[in-house]
Amino acid sequence: MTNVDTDKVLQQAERSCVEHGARLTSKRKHILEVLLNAKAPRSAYEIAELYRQQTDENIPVMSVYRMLDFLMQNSLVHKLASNNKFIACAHIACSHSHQTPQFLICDKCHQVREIGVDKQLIHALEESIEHNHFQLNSPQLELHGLCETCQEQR
Amino acid sequence: MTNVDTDKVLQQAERSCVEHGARLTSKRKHILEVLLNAKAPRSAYEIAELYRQQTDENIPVMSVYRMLDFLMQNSLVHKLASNNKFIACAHIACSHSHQTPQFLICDKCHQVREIGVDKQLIHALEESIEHNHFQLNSPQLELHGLCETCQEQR
DNA sequence: TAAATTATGATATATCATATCATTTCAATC
DNA sequence: GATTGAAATGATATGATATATCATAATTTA
Repeated sequence: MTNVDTDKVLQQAERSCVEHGARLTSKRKHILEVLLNAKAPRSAYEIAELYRQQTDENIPVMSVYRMLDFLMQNSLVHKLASNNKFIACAHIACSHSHQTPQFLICDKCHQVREIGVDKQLIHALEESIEHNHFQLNSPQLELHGLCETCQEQR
Repeated sequence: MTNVDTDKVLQQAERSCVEHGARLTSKRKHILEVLLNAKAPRSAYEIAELYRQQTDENIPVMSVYRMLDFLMQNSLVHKLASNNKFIACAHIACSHSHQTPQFLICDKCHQVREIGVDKQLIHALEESIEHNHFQLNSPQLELHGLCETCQEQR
């Protein structure tokens, strides 16, 4: 799981964009790269700053937001609603099709794990919700707590 | 479910605060009242404005944030992380102890239903998460979609 | 009533996000 | 390869959400 080769992920992202007729420009790619290198979710402003550091090139925050929108539309990046930060999809290089992401967010070290919750479980959740006559958009779950490492440090 | 008597809820809130040695001041109570009267979640700034309209008295947004913090600590108000808005707890007047809230948020009319998801389901979700060696804080779920009314209007 | 605690006010500023119009880049067609 | 239309990016302004900090007022407790 750890230390996935960034280049491979970027190549796969490129392939996936070509397939869908989307243009992964070099700036968009750099934004994705920044997020792949980051150890925790980043805000748009943080991303702009990291971009500057890593490329010696200035980038307007406006552009960052637009590029993040593009990356999200292409399932390469997710936004965490609960802290207004962005994270690279953990499954870019996986072969299987992307399902709705579920996130475990550590409130101490801020690292995030993107997990696959049991499909049956999600399905049951959806059923329970349809009982309330509610039509679900996408059941992205964001769950806050403590990761393994931070639990041990107590 | 609809048209719960606001006064009764406020009385129950008062009782609950007394029990816990918390001071439900008149301003805090008014803030809660504003949210009880609102038909959808409101931002702190909206709450300040509604407060002005309903009491003919000015209130600094800073104070609103603090009062919301108080109300949240006492489980009288919840914050929706996915849209940065606040909502009165739907179960203030219920006898049963408060469990982790789950929200169905309509992306069209913005109304919110606070539901009780099946306990077993939540439990299963928690188990699945512990498999990932993650220690959950509180599994508040925010699910976006379309409510019954808005589905029909399509 | 004095002192301590808690609540609220006032001001400034940080942080997150969108609207809008201008400019540049890219890609298709001639 | 120049022309042109579409897409991407830049620049500027501003709105929306949130926190830090110090001052003042209200309430509780001794």
